[in-house]
Amino acid sequence: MKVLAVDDEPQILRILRASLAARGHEVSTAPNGETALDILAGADVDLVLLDLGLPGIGGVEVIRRLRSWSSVPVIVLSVRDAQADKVTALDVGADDYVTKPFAMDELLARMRAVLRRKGAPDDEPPVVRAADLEVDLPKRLVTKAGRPVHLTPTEFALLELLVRNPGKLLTHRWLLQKVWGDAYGEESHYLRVYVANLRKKLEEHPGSPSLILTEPGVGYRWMAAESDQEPGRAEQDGR
Amino acid sequence: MKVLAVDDEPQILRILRASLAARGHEVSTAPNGETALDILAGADVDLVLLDLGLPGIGGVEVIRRLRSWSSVPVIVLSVRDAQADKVTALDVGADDYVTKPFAMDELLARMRAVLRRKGAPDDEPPVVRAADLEVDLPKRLVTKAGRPVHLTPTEFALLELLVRNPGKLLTHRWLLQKVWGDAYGEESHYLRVYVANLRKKLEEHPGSPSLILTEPGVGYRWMAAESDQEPGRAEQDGR
DNA sequence: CGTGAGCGTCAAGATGTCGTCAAGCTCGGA
DNA sequence: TCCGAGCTTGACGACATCTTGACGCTCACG
Repeated sequence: MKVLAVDDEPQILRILRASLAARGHEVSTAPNGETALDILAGADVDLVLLDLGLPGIGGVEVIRRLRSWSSVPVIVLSVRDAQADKVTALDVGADDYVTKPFAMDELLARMRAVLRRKGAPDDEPPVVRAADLEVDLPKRLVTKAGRPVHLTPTEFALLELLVRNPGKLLTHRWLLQKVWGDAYGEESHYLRVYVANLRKKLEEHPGSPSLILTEPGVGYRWMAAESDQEPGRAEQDGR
Repeated sequence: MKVLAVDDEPQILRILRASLAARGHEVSTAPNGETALDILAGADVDLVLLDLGLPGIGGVEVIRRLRSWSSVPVIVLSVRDAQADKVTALDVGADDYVTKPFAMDELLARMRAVLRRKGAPDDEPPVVRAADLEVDLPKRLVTKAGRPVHLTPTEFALLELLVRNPGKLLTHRWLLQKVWGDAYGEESHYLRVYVANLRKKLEEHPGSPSLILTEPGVGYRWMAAESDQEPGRAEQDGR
């Protein structure tokens, strides 16, 4: 397990290096964002521990650039965890966060959790069904009650993100950056228009949506509400 | 079960040692903060009982330093009218408190409650279950009896803090600062409103809550009420 | 027995966000 | 050049959430 620890405080790096090496991990360190990105570009790294308050390019920017070519797990180490900081880091692609000062065993638990999540390759079914709707991702084909529904490229991109993350709350920023690009994190007006388009084409009653739910102030959520005719499935009871 | 008891009164230590050893615990003791930290750095300890009125570095400082590298449960022993110290200790990371003089079985009950969360240790389960309730942190999805429950952003932030710290007594100030930001440490009125909202949406009987417990004058506590198969336990009567 | 502090509850106003419609714009193909 | 599909942008009413205040209750204390 190769871990890259990024922090501008040498003491933190020392502690991390010692604790992780004692558990058999191979640890490399970087004192700032530039060095971190260099290392990530060159060497294999299985997990990144990243301080947010870095000199030079900040931790958020590091994640943003890193995510353009790599999906290596990133755990953020932040001093404060007021809502805003936390959400920003997760928005740009961090996998989890730990507040400093942190307990070593908590960090280790988060590391295991993040790696497990990444490791499990979710076999996403290529075709998603909900009520009388059918979304065939590979064919880029959507049918409602057997009839094909025409979607524009942008509409389909947005729908694809939603159905690939059923039940999960997707933030405005995340959706915008995935569909329109990293520079469009703030244009939440686009979302409103395109969500409205999708609902008009897909929902039974666009006025009171049951597929694309809005979570005010945060984002949207795809609810595969197919539990009506299948009462036996008590979903993934991972016990 | 290895317990470290820290107190400057030898008599208290004697009583603790005797009572805990009789229950099969392995007890070590320390008369002051420095010794306590030395022991904690060297040996495995499963739980700490810590007096606040210590000579040298005080109990609060011990917790603060300890929390920078360990999350071992800490139960504070405080004298009756040291309300302020008690709250400060919880703010910096203590798990619970017992006021001196205390009944031994109350202390033991608190120990069990605090340890219950360590009982299923390691990876924090990304999805928390309690009775017919299910909280999926990554998805930001809460379901009760299979039905999704809608929470506002603030409600969810508060719930997340609670379920991530089961059994732990969380102070008003700590919760306020985490959810609303550092400047909101005093606005405990917000907490009352939002705790009421959560109880109304999640509790079976919002009038007599069993998930979110009130600790008058101090804070709130999430009871990991997974004791379904143990109906005999009616403890939380701490009056 | 009276009093006050802390808690739970309700409701109403303020604030910001969302849904909707429609018009202007861009760009590729006929 | 013209046309049309799709994308952007603006305006406005509707709505959800947050905030704030008032009130009744319980409990500890004098």
